[in-house]
Amino acid sequence: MSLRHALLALISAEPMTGYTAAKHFEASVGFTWYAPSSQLYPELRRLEADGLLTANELQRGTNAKKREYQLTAAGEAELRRWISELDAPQRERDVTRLRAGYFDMASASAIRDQLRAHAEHYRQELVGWEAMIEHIESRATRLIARRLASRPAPEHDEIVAWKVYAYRGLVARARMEIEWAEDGLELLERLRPADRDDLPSTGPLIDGVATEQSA
Amino acid sequence: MSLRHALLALISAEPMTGYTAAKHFEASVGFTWYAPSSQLYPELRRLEADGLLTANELQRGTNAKKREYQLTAAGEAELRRWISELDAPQRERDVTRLRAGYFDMASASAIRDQLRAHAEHYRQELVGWEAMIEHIESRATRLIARRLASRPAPEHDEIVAWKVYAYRGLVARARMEIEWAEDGLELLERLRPADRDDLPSTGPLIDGVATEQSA
DNA sequence: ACAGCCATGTAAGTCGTTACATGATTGC
DNA sequence: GCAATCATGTAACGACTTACATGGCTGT
Repeated sequence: MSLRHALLALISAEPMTGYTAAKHFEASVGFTWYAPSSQLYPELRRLEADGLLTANELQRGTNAKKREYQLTAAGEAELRRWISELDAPQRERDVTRLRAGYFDMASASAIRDQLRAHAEHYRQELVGWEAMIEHIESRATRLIARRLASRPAPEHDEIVAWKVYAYRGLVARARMEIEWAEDGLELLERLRPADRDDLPSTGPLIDGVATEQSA
Repeated sequence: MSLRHALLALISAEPMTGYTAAKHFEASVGFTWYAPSSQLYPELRRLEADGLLTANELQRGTNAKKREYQLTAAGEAELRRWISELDAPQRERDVTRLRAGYFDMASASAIRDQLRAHAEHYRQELVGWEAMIEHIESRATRLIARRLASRPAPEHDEIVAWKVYAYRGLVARARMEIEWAEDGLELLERLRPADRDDLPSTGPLIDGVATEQSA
């Protein structure tokens, strides 16, 4: 049940429509809690029905409307309650490590592809997360600015500090995953020294057929 | 859809009943993919219906039966296919970090409780995971022994190596989480130096009422 | 005889995924 | 006029959670 709290947290910065919430979601809470926009709209309705948000119907052009949501007092209370809540640790659900435990049944190239993709994925994420840290520290994004504006100045440093702390956690995880994948690639070299199907990446090559015929 | 593959992987070591599968699940694949036994029984039936497992009805005492499942050829093929499969990276779903981004709205004690519980949880897991590594390396557990027995000797080192590698990944994650939580506790000290509600743990104390009345 | 283990589930509900569906508005 | 973006969803399905339900077997 964290989706609703992610939304409450997001909207606590400023009122939003479902559409803008979806945009901002991707670029903030979405880093720690993924959700597609198709999940957001119904959840916003539910939050409204539960009295945690109120909606403001705004005219848009001549024939269209949009609903702008904002936190109610109950919504803010629920958000604060949830933030302070101590809940059960997350369940382990780690496909990559589950699979890695059985890599003896895979070809060297399949293992290599997976570990490289794993490392590459986290390298990308790392870039994004590190960029986020800088944006937050410089208080440059509109949303952070809006959030800070709604809170007394002495709190600003702390608000920023906790957000940076959360992102540093993601960065730490990314680095760990990259290292782990690289260790795996090394292990692969050690276990299957003969099986080097690496290709020098110097232009397009036709391959995959030759091996079957040369054997 | 990893539950079925976790089960196939588990049962590839030796034939099992639902009950023994559940026991072994907790102590092996369950470390990377949690599932309660109530989820296992129906899934085993489905795997059987899909031809990936076959069941053997065995007599048990005089009035009871049990079903022992084992991999079919199709089951082994599916397991191998899945192990080699490259799939989309996992979705981020990290409640702790989501919450941490909003710790400015929580009391020092709530933050402290959460970070301590987080560190403590991973300290416990760490112990279990490190113990698993030793058990696997010494090839002491019955299940590992059985698995190795069914495979040619030259493969044994590699089978062990990948399992150890998978668990090392868990260990790395645990260490990272512990460090992150400890960094958070330090940050808390820095941000709220006045707010030390730490209590010397020398017996039960009545508290929590005074604050409301003294205010 | 009784406890603790072995053994197998069901049922109801929530949460999340994927794909699809629709239409207005704004800026060029 | 057209494309990109703004805006709001539905529908069907599959995965996971939590609690409950039942009964035989084995060793003391």
